Amino acid sequence: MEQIAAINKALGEENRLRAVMALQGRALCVCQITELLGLAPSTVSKHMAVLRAAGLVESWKEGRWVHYRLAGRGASPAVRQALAWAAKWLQGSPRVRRDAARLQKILRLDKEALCRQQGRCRG
Amino acid sequence: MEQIAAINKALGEENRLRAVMALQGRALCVCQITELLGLAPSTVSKHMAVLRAAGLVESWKEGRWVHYRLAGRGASPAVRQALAWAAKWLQGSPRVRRDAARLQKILRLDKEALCRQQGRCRG
DNA sequence: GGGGCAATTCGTCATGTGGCGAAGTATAAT
DNA sequence: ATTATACTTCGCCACATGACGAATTGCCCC
Repeated sequence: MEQIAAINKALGEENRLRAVMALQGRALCVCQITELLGLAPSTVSKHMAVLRAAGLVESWKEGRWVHYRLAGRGASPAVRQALAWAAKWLQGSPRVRRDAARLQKILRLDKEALCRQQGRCRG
Repeated sequence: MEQIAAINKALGEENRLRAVMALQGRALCVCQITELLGLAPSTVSKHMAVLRAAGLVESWKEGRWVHYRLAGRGASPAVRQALAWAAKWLQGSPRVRRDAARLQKILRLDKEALCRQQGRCRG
């Protein structure tokens, strides 16, 4: 029961829903999600931690970057079904479509450029 | 998107999940849900308002009592699927099973007796 | 119309949550 | 080793939320 509540709670916040939708079919690192959502990196980090605690995403480290992807084979059926439900009903949402378009542009940048663009680097 | 978030937010609280499970297959009035959850009537009222705002339940007045039931034919497919998902994965939960047993006893009482039992009436 | 009662709304409190920036951690590059 | 960088953790603030009791609303029954 707490697990079911946790899944719903995690999916009950718009920025987290946007992140989940951005992760459909690909993995992203935090800086890319940060750029997409337009939030501070620390905020995005917390959001991703909530999603991971609920079992909705998994993460792994690759050099300096942490990548996130939607939970896969290892995930509980409840989680997979919840993700499928969200994807199904958010597919057409204007916000999600705009995000998808913007994500395409973000994916074309390399990560160094992204960092600079975010104004978080001094040089 | 806000609607999807609202549905998840509404289902992201344990007492509301318990209420939703209690409404499987039957309608209940507020005093019955109050008795089941062991919360103050005002608290239950607010919870039910959240569920109704998300479109998960509907309510109607019958004399002095307000009855709630799960959203039916009129509800959006997203809502119906969310309810089905919750029911599916909460079915086996110990808490829900205990609630179901207690609900059987509550349903055997008439509403006047319920009220008295809640200690909210002076006699 | 007045009294009683179910439910809601209001007022209040404690706690939770989303947001940020600063400090900390871990890894790569020089 | 030192510096730079990608992310997380910490500390803080504003606001949302769950809980209660008191006051209010809407019905029913005298």
